[in-house]
Amino acid sequence: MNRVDMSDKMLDLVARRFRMLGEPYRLRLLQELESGEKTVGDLVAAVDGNQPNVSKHLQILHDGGLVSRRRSGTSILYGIADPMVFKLCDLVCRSAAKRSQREFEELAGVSATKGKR
Amino acid sequence: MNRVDMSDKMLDLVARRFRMLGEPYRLRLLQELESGEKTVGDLVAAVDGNQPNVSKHLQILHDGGLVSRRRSGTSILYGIADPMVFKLCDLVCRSAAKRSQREFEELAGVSATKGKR
DNA sequence: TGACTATATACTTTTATGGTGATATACACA
DNA sequence: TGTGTATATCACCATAAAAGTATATAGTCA
Repeated sequence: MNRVDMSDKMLDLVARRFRMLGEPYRLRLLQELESGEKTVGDLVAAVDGNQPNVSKHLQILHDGGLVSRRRSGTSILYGIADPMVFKLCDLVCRSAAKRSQREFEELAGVSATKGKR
Repeated sequence: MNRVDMSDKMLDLVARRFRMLGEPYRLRLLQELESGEKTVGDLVAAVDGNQPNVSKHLQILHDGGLVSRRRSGTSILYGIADPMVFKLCDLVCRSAAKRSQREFEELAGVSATKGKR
């Protein structure tokens, strides 16, 4: 199967998943969950947000299959359902760091190509 | 350095990069570039879009450091600057596929838990 | 230098997304 | 069954992002 033939539907799906991660608030929630399951209340306190907003973002993450949800007593525990997200973040972080370094070196003026622009 | 301490600025940066990939049109362009450098015109033809829109998306990808740009004769050649994107896409595709399978199995009714909901 | 071609930008309209306050639901427990 | 608490949803507004049209720029080549 050729990647060029990846259907529009598939592209949409992949794009949707990326967009799910393209929101600092949601990354923050995932980060909080990395250390273990937490209730909505815990998360509201941790990220200093309001409850409806946290619930909404959790809902989005849950729809996307990134977090799990289960009841425990009177509250709901959310957890990481797909640890892949952290691998993704690591990749992105590394690549971003590499890029920053490259830019820095250019600014600092690698002697041989100084003034090339 | 603890990941929980990842600064808001860093989260923003990472989120921005994910958002950059959260657009089917841009994924499509990257896909086209995977097989080698292409001019804007080539890409316009390939994705059946209009030129300003393609240029705009290429600009975004270039700003984000995902594609390279160089002049060749009268046109501009774009290429993949950071092959990491394909690794990311593969990860996402795999995870999405895994999830679909899980959902399918649930629908098909794993006998032991049939009718649990 | 002047005309032509390829690409970029500006501007406008439309659509998607996020935040917030009010309210509904769902469950535990008396 | 009634009450209280935790979470989800609704409805609205504000903002951001994408598409599309018209126009500008920049570079090539005669």
